[in-house]
Amino acid sequence: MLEMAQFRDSPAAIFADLERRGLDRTAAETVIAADERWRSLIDEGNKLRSDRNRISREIGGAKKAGDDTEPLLEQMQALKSRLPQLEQETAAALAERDAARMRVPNLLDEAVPQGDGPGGNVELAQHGDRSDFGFEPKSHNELLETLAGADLERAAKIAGRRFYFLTGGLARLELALVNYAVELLAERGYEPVVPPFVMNREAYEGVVDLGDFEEVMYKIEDHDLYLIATSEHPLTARFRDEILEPKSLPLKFCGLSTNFRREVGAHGLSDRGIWRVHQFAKVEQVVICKPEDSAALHEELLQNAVDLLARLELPFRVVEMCAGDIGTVAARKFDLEAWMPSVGEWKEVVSASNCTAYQSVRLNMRYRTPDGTATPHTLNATGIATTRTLAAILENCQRADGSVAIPKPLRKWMGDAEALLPA
RNA sequence: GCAGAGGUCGCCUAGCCCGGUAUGGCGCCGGCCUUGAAAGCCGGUGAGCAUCGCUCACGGGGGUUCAAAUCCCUCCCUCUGCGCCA
Repeated sequence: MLEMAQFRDSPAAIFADLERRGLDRTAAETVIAADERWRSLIDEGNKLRSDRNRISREIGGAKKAGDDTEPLLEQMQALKSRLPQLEQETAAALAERDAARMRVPNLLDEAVPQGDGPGGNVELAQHGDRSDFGFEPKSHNELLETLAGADLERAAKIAGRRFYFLTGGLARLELALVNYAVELLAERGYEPVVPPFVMNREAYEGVVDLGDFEEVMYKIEDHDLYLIATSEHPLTARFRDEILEPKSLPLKFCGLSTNFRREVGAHGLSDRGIWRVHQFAKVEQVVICKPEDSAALHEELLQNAVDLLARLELPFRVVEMCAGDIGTVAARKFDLEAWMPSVGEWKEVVSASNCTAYQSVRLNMRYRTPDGTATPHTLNATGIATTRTLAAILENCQRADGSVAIPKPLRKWMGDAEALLPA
């Protein structure tokens, strides 16, 4: 959510940004109109309440002095008949303003490339080597079967499609990936945190696009609770309504959770296996910092993610999201896309976002400055998302005999095994 | 889950019984003093609208009242004890 000062002082910048995104400006216009209405109503209400308080004090004084209070009580009646109506209108104007404000996206960083969809994204770098297998590479889904690494049918029987049992070596490999990511990030100063896996609606509205409630999050029946879609959400919302001490910044966390996603409307051949699932473990990087530090820390988050994939020797590329594909919350976003040989495509495994003040404003999170308070920036990036990284390992590390080489940094958590063997 | 006690400004705290301008301390910021610092003294230190100033804010919501931190109802959270439990 943008600051009201931005709507009041520089609406042109907001309109220009919406233009870049190819979005219409009605929500922003509603914010500005409702805000003006709210301000004049609040002013009127304040004057009315001021009179009320004054007369109330006079009544107190008159009673003490033993004077007649009847004329004052009559004045009060006249005043009070107008207040409820006015207060209702004021609340309605504020509600309209802020509902519209929630729908206005973050302002884009100047560096964000133009573009109206995924085609406009810009490749910045490639890492690793795409193997020349010398045989027809299997899909990760086929490999899960030959390695007996997952049981999708029975998972569907008890929970539904897009759920899975990870079994044997794959289960251990998931834990290895989690340990590997936590170890690297902890060494680099990111405090590991296991958050609540559910959040209430009010807290959740601070960190996501409102459409996500219908498209992404599972709601717990009969409770005001939603399963988290990523640990970014509780980690960022954690300091909601708080004033942070500047010397504690930047806060650097490494979130550790299972994530739950409804994936409404998702479909497609390439989504088979464990690529797109309702539940997966993820080690997430989260940073809360001063605005002047966020660009550099965004680079740091990206570098951490690059190192994590590079040390696994996976082939991947770095892509910058364009204006038409970046989404509501981020001001700038990079994705890492792993090469998937079975389909011959780059596919998203990591996303690193600088959300600038957008989440902090919604969360009412500030930090202390010499003059008062200021709004911090929030950033997040994947460390390792287990299922997609597992899929990328399976496909890229497969060998002619059907075995899959275990990336060296993971072996110490796999009993020093060198490969996963066919069942 | 049951019972009791609590929730007041960044932190701590008075006020609540008995309704009438939110008390004091700590921390922080500024000033005075000082070679510099500490101590001491003075002032500032929640939010909104507004070019004096006004309004709102005592966990959230509602009610009673001319007037609510204070009285009533309700919900949330914390602590203590009991119960249940990996």
